Amino acid sequence: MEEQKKRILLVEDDPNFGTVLKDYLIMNDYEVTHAKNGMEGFEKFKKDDFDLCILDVMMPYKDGFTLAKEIRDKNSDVPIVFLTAKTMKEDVLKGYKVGADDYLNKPFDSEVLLMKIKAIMQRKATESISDSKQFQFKIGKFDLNSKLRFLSFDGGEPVKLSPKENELLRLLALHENDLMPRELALTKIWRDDNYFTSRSMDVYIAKLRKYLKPDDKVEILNIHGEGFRLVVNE
Amino acid sequence: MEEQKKRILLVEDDPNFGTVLKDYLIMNDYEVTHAKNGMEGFEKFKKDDFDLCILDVMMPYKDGFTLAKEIRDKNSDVPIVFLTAKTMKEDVLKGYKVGADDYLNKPFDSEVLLMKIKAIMQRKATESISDSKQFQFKIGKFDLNSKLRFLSFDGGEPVKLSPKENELLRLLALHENDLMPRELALTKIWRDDNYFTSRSMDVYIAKLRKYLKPDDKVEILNIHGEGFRLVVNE
DNA sequence: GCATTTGTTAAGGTAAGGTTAAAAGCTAAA
DNA sequence: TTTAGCTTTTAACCTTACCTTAACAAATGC
Repeated sequence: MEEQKKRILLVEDDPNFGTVLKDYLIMNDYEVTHAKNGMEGFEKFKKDDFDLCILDVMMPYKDGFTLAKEIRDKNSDVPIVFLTAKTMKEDVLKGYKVGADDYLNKPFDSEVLLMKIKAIMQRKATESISDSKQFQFKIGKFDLNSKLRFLSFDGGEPVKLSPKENELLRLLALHENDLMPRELALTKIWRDDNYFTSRSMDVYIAKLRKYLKPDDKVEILNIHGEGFRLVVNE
Repeated sequence: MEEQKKRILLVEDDPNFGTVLKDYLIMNDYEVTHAKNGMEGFEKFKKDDFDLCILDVMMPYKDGFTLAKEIRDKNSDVPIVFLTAKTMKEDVLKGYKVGADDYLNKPFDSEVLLMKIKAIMQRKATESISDSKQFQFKIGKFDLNSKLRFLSFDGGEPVKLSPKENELLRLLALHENDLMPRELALTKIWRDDNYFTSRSMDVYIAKLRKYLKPDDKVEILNIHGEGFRLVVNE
């Protein structure tokens, strides 16, 4: 069952330990981004969405706590796990104050780390149900419910959308009347940008056009070499 | 505004340590019930509502894990923290499997325990408002009493549901007409998310569909790759 | 005009879900 | 300890949903 892999941001300055840990996590089916210091960690955090952050406390320039605070500032939800030196009780307390979800004393057992990660992810899965993201769109006479993945015309029977159809239409709707760059959809939805994914996307555009046919005021226009534009006339 | 004190169930067989810990927690404004063994722990658990359970793993008659399982059986929500002997990695892993929220290696620092308790309470505070303590549901012409695990149609003879059937239907009912994510059911009910538990869940969906057949306005729809939706038409 | 990008349809492969039945686990009573 | 009666998991087989790829036509831009 191909579920979306969970993404972990690992910030650890020790290159040996960091690499090993990264590989271990990858082996266990996580998608890992490894930053070598606090600065880099924050940069990478801003660029992507992560399901979990693992931060080393002791790092040059910017320590784990400072980084954690910055992260909390941007996104108060993402779980944070600290790696602290053994016996540094102060670190543990400080960590919890910054809003850590858990911590691990170095050296730690890798299996225990895995279990913690799992437990934390499970917790978050529970909370984030009512995640009030944007999933309700009005597109001309259409209503898109991108959470339940259906599209209804003029209050009629809803049509079911596939995950890709849904995501793509949602992205277009978010940019209504504006350019939705090809690249954006490819990186956000397909998570890869090559000839084939690009063609695949074109196939989906064709499908969406078919769905949207009932309302002739709604159309998806192509901007050659740039992307697409969802237009609602009048 | 006088806030309600949080109630902790402490199950610890060592009388000295147990008493000291109890007093320490009371000093920090918790209401503590102290049980001296697993048996007594379960009895006290059944009698009261607790906000948190602290269980010693090593106990005569009934160890912490067994107790945890029984507790989970009755109430899948209450947070559980294990006290394990240092270096007993096996214990830690086992604990997480039973659905522990955290663990502490003995001897531990009392301040760290306090922080953990606080962190856990905070977490739970957010989620438990929504779904905890709801046991009575009307689903079309059906009545579900998830405390007694009864499902009755149109006021008729109730059918007895198994624990898993009951939990699953309850989760679906909590999200009536909305998406109930696969992941949610797997982590909340099965406490594990893998191919087999997922298939097991599908089997239960089939069972529930059979139970719900008498009312053709009630149905369980699948949202491919996301989860299920309990729909009540009209 | 020619290379490139896009439009569109259909085929094929893969994974998820529906369902039933058998196997494995449990628990409590004999 | 065995047995009976449940609950739960695993297995098997089949259907449906999804996504990619291929193929060819049409449009675009230099």
